[in-house]
Amino acid sequence: MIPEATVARLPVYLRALTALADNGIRTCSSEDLATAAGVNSAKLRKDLSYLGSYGTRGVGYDVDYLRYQIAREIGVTQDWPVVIVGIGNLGHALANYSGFRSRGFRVVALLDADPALVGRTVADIAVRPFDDLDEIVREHDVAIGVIATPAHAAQDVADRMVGIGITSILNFAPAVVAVPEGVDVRKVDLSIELQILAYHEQRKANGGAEAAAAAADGVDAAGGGAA
Amino acid sequence: MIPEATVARLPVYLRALTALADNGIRTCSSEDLATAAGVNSAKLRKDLSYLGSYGTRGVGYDVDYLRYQIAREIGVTQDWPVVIVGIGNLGHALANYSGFRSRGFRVVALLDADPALVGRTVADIAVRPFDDLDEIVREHDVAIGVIATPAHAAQDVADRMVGIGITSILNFAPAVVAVPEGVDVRKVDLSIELQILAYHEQRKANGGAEAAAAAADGVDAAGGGAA
DNA sequence: TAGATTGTTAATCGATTAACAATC
DNA sequence: TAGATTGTTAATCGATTAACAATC
Repeated sequence: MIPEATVARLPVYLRALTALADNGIRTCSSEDLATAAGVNSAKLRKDLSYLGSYGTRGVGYDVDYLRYQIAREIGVTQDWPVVIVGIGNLGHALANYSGFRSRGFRVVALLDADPALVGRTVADIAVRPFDDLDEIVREHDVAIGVIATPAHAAQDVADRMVGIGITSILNFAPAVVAVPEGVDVRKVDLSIELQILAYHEQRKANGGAEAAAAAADGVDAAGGGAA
Repeated sequence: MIPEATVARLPVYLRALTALADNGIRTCSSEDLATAAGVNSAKLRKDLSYLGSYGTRGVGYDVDYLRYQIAREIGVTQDWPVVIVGIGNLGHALANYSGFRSRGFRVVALLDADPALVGRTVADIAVRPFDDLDEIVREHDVAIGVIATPAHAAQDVADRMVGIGITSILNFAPAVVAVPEGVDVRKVDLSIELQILAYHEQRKANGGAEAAAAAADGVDAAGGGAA
C-alpha cells in the first residue's frame, strides 16, 4: 500500500524530526525537513502524502504532530521485544546499542550456542543458551530476531526462529538465509557496503586517469579505458 | 554505466561464487548461482550481461573465472586501505571483523578523539588520536573512511575526512552527514532496519486482526482498520 | 543432432521529479 | 489580499521480469 521505498525512508524522517524537536523547532517546511533528512522536498512531500495530510498549506508541518503520525505509521509507538542471537564482537556491540531503547525496541534476551559465553552478562543482560530461544520467544511474544552469528550458523538460527513463529529477521551474518513466504529478512552487510564504495572509488580513480590521459591526447574521455 | 541496483548486487554474487567454490563446485548455471545469491535467474543474467559475456550457452559459468571477473569489476582484486574513526563498541566490532581482510580491505588505522582510548590495542592495531588522520591518510593513501562515532560527532569527522581527500565514507553513526558532490556516503543504520521490519510486522498483525474481524463480521477485510 | 542454458529484447512495474493548482 | 507552502498530477526515469532467439 505504502511503497517500499517510502517505508524505508519513514524512519529517516522520524529521526530528522526528533533532531529538529531537540533543537526546539516546533514547525518546519517540507524543505527544512527534507534537508535534515537528506532527500529532496518533492520526494518528502510525496512520501508523506501516502500517510495522509498532516501539514498546513502556506505554513508547514507541526514537528511533534508529524513525528507522532510517522511513529504510529511505522509502529514504534509500541515497544517491540527483540532477541539477539550470537554474542560475539558484533552481538556485543548490538546489545550495547543505546538507539534500541529510544526507538521502540527492547532487547529481551541475548543467546549464544557457546557454553563459555552463557551466563556472562552483556549490557546488563545475562547471555542464555540458544536452546532457550523457544521459551523466551513464547514468554515475551518476540516477533523480531537479530542474527549476529558467523555465516555458517545463520541458516540454522533462522530456521529455528521461523519454527517458533518469529516473522521478522535482521541478519548481520554474511550469508543469504532462505525463509518461507511471510517472513521478512533484512540484511546488513558491512563488507558488501564497502565493496559498493570500492566500485565507485575505482571509477573515480579511473575516470581521473582517463580524463587526464584524454586531456593529454586531446581526445574525448569517454573513449578511454575499458580495460 | 552499470545500474546502481546491479552494482549493489555484484558483491552478493561474489560471495555466492566464493561459497560455491569452497564447496568444490567448478561450474554453475545462472539458476544455481541465483539460488545461492537469493535472487531470480533472469535478474542475475541481466546483471551479469552488463559486465560482459562470461558464460557459455548450454553449459553455464566457470565459477573461478566469473568470480575473478566480478572481483575485477568491483575493484577488489586490489587492496583498499581503510581507516575506522570511533572505537566504541561498534568500532571495536568493526576492527575485529575478519571479513575485511578476506574481501579486499585492510584496516590501516583506528582513531578516536578520546585520550583514554588512545594507545589501547584493538585487533592488534593501536588506537591513535583523531588528529593523526591527515598523516595516516597521506601515508597510506586511504580513500575509504568508516565513521563509527556517536551521532553528534559524525558531521565533523566527515568534514575532516573530506578535507584530506577521502572520497568514500561508510557511516554507522545514526545521523545524516552532508558531503560535497563527488564524495560517496553509504549509511548503515541498525535502528532504521529494525523500524522497517517493525512496520511490516505491524501490518502482519493488523492484517491478521482485520482479516479475523472481517471474517467474524462477514465483510471485506480491506475496509477494516485505518485507525 | 537434441538438449540445455546464456544473453538480450521488450513489456511491465515501481520510483523519482518538476510543476502547479489548492489553500492556508 | 498577497505570499507561502502543501498535496497531487503527470511525465520521466530506472529496475524487474518473462520470454525466447542465439548458440554451445
